[in-house]
Amino acid sequence: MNLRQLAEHLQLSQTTVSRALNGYPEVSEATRQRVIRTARELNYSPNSRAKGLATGRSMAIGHVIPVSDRHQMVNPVFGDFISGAGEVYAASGYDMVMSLVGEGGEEDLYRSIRARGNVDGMVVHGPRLDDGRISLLNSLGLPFVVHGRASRIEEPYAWVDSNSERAFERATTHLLDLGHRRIALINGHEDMDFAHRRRLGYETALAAHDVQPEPARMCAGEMTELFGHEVALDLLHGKDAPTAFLVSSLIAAIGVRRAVQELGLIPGRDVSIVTHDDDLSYMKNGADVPIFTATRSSVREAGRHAAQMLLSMIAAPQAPRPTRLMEAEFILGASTGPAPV
Amino acid sequence: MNLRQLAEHLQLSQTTVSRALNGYPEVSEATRQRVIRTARELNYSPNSRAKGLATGRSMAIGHVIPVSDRHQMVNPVFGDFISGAGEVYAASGYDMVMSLVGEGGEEDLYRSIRARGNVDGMVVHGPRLDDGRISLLNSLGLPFVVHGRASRIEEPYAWVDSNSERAFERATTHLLDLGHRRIALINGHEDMDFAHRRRLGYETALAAHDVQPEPARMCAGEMTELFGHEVALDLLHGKDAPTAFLVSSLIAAIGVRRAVQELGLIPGRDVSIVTHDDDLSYMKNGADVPIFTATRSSVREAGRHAAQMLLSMIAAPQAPRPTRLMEAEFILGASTGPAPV
DNA sequence: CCGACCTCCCAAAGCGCTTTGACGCAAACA
DNA sequence: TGTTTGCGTCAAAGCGCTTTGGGAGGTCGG
Repeated sequence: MNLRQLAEHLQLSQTTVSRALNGYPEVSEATRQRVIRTARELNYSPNSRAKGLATGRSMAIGHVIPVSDRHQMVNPVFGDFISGAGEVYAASGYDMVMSLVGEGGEEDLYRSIRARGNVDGMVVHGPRLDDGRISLLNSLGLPFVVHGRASRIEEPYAWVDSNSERAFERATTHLLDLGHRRIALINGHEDMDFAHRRRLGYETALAAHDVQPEPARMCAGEMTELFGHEVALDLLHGKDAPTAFLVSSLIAAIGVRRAVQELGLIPGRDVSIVTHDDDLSYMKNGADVPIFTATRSSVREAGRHAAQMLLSMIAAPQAPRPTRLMEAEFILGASTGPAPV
Repeated sequence: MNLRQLAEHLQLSQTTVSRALNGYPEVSEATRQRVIRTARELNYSPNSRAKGLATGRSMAIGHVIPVSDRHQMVNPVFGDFISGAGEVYAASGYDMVMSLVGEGGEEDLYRSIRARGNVDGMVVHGPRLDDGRISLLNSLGLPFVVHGRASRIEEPYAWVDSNSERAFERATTHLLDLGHRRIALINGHEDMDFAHRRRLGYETALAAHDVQPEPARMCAGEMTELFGHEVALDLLHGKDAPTAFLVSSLIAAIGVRRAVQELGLIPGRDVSIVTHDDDLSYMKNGADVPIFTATRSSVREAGRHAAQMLLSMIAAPQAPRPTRLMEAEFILGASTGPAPV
């Protein structure tokens, strides 16, 4: 069923049918109702390729997912982000198209997406400190929103981010206030901007309390349960073992807890753990009493914001690029307590 | 840069340029090379909408993600499945388009996707026992592959699934062989086909050892850490507490372990835990010695298979619908041991 | 040396939609 | 009665590509 057939069926021209369906005023209300009703009955939806070709818009948003070659790992945060964004797209009639790309292939992929013209805008995931994608996309002239920021990039771009620096500063301060001095940081790869900022927050808080940051107590890696476990075990076995851990993801924190428990220690009494919690739908940090003391920021909400910002940019291309900084909550849970004497 | 401009630039007709780029034999090798080189230099990629309109194919695969209204939960397995499938799509020049849908809206969404014609095939996620989507899609005549099966559906369809029944039968048998008799099952929602099959496997093994299944020891819910924890705590507090748990997901198993440890019990000694492990990239079940004894089946690999099957169906629509049953490995880890006396 | 046959290329139609410019017609005005 | 004004509708162009049906020009066999 295409427009021509529908028009024939209705004994109207294609123009009139098209205008009726798209809400143009030049068509009488009676005709419009008749057209809409018949379209529904015959289960007609305009072919999106043809429509896109005619209008020059594709009604789709692209997400490029970087897949690390090292560990073939997909960021676990991804599903929830997508789900928040997808909600918004669905409500506005946009599709979401996803491309995977290994390290290195990114630039070509962005160019090709732009040239093929199959999206009206893009969301950029996992920005690095001086991420080249931003100036590339700016030069391509395709609207985009970055989930996160790139500290070393000066040019303007739209982004939505949670305030990692502030969150980790607060978390560290909390531990310091509890008397902890040997606080380990288990961070994501620090070429990722968010990880960099978290470390900054951590160091700022230490400095404010005149505590020397100790490189041996700071490590960075892929945020898996195993990594958390391995690193925590190492640190706890070493001399001057930390009395507290600041961990960059709930999943890694679970690994840390496992290590702590394996050594017969009790989280929240012998060793304190604070984690960042992305508020993932399948990985909640406790019901009434949170398992972990945590800085919490919903990644699903970030997805919603990013999508909304992008759609508004597409609607008003000349407007200044929006940005949005989300503050994380600080949640007191069962995994922290005063430093042991 | 479009085809016409490129052709003008090359002093050739659009036809010739198109044929050169698409590998048709009617064009001399010299011309082809010249065209390809220039296209690359000028960063030309054909507009995918126009191409799709002309060819009638959209070079895209649709994934519909059901989002449960109850918990707004995205299946954590999703990211890895997508990543496996996306790999295959990328290699074949396909895009992946994703739509979210709440419960109820599914039928309309499938119809609309079909009518708008913006995908060449679909992957169906999370099939239920008698999932109506299958006959709907069959009637729509759009190639599709189901990730999982629908036990109560007789008509033919393509699927890829792991052998849940067999896996859980083996797991249960293993526990029985270790002397366990009170084995709890913590399952996913049992209107989901895979969960149904897992329970079947569990019951089969019990029956083979003349053990009465005890309804109070079987529960089903959303596979979160919290659910695992809550249910395990309940069961362990009750009378005739189970000596072993069979858990449907690693994340829930982590909750079970937390419950066990909170009670001062030791997993693998006082209480045994076997889990299903989807081999997620960010949630590995241990490095050398697995943390949990588990049935393991890679969901990323399932994604790869599904994508490959779908592409082959699109290439050869008349061929019989392929199916693929993946056997799960049984991994001995540190979380199981003989039943305490 | 001529017709047959490749080889290499081209003009134009068509995919299904939107949108421009125009036109018939009734009502309203002079 | 003749002219204007909207309203409702239409035919046709165009979006960027593929593909059909030729058609030059060179090569080859007879």
